[in-house]
Order: sequence, then C-alpha cells, then structure tokens
Amino acid sequence: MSEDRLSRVFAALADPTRRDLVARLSSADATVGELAAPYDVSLQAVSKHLKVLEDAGLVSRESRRAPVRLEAEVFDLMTKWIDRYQQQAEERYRRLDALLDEMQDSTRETSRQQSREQDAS
Amino acid sequence: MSEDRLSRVFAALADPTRRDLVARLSSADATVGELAAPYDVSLQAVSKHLKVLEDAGLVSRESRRAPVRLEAEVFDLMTKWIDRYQQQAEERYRRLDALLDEMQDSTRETSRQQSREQDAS
DNA sequence: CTCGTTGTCAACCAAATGGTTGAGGAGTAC
DNA sequence: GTACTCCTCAACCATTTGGTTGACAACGAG
Repeated sequence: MSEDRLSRVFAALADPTRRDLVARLSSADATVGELAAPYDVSLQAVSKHLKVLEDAGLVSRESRRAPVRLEAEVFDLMTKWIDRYQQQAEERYRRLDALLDEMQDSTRETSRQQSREQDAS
Repeated sequence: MSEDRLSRVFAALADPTRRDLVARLSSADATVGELAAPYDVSLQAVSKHLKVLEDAGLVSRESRRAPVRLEAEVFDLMTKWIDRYQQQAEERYRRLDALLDEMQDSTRETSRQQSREQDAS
C-alpha cells in the first residue's frame, strides 16, 4: 500500500542535511534561500534535498518562491509503523521473561513441570 | 552525537525488504537461511541486508549461525527524534490558530488591535 | 519594459547501493 | 578426519544518490 511512501520517507530522513532542514522547518517556515544559507553546499544541492523531502510528502510549498512548510502528518505514518513492531517486540520480551520464570520454577520443583505446559499453542 | 547512528537506522529502514525482515523478526527470531527463504533474491543478498540492519543496531546475533534477534531499543531513538519535531510542529499549529483567531478579532473590533500585540517577541 | 534576484533544470561526476556469481571458512554429522 | 550445510567475502555490474557548474525561467522592483 503506502509501502513506497514509507520507503521515501525513511530514505529522505536518512540524510543529516535533510534531517536538519526538517528540524529547522519545525520551528519556522522558510524560503529555499533562507534554508540554504547555513550550509556550505550550493543552492542547487539544497533545492534537490527539498525536492526529496517534498516527494516524500514531508514538506510542501504553494509556489516556487513561497516559504517551505513542514507537513507534520507524515510523522504519524512513521510512528504507526514503528509502534507496531516496537509493541510486538516488547510483547515478545514479556513472554520470554515469563518463560524464563517458568524454567526457573522447573529447576526448583522438577516434578510439577508438566502441569504448567498448557499454553504451548 | 548519534547523528550517524540515526542516519544508518533510517537508511536501513528505507528498503522494503529490510522493513519486512524487521517485521518478521518482531514476531520471532530466525536464522539467516530461514529469513532468506521467502524472497526470490539470493541468500547473499539477504545476508547483506542483515549486515546493514546489524550495522544500524537494529538486529544482533551471538554467532554466525545463531538466530537473528531484533533490538527493539533502537526504536526509541527514532521515536525520540520524531516526537521532538512532531510536538514542535503541533505547537506551531496551535500558535498559528491563535494568531488567526486574533486576526479575526481584529477585523471585528479594529480599534482595539494594538492592545493585543504585547507578545511580539 | 528591463533588470536583478530567486529558484529549477540539465549534464556531468564520484561514491554508495542492491543485486549477481564464485570461492572459501566454520560448524555439525557421520 | 571427511563431507555437508550454512553463511560470508570478493569481485563485478547497473542504478541511484549527493554533489558540482552552467544555463535559463519566473517573478518583483525600478
């Protein structure tokens, strides 16, 4: 679905300069020239970076010379992706802990271990 | 600081195959061979993908043939980065809304507009 | 209308990326 | 110890990426 979108977003944020642009845009809109000023690369290079951010939907503009604006909704897309696997991974940790507890119990009372294995789904 | 780390993490997740690997590892550890099976690329290609994930700290193994495990802590790094700018952007939206409210007030009662401009920092 | 400013497009280049195949290293099983 | 299985390393290739410079399109000010 939005597989491709997610790829573009992550790829866009993989570059430190582009992350810095996002950081700066989070506190104020700015024109391309303003954005390019602090870096020691050409204006064209920054323009390209902005195109990448724009293609990823992280940033938008109403016209060429209009100030660039951060599109904060895209963050939700990432957060949603991350949260899913983070939660799943944490859930697994919890189960692992439970299993380790079981094993410790078994070493203490070895005779009872079979009665505890009902949840081997 | 962990600028470089963040770049590697985002770059790692920019590839759909690698995101799929992460997704699968979030529900169960697996060996390289098991992970490679579903894809129609070579085992070597998957091995490379895993190296990228490993260099980003997203994944780890105790030895070559040991099952690969997802390192969930890295998600915190991303979430922290995202949250900062998401919150900042939302804060700006709130201020913008407030400003728009002010402007609407001004059009209604134009004579009082100067008394409302104390926060022009 | 003309001129200067601002930003993009095009062509080019070096380095990185994602894939391939072939060879080899390290365990495991016999 | 030998053989097999699993995985990685090396070399190579095509494509993408991040940068450059030069030309030019479009807009605002005079």
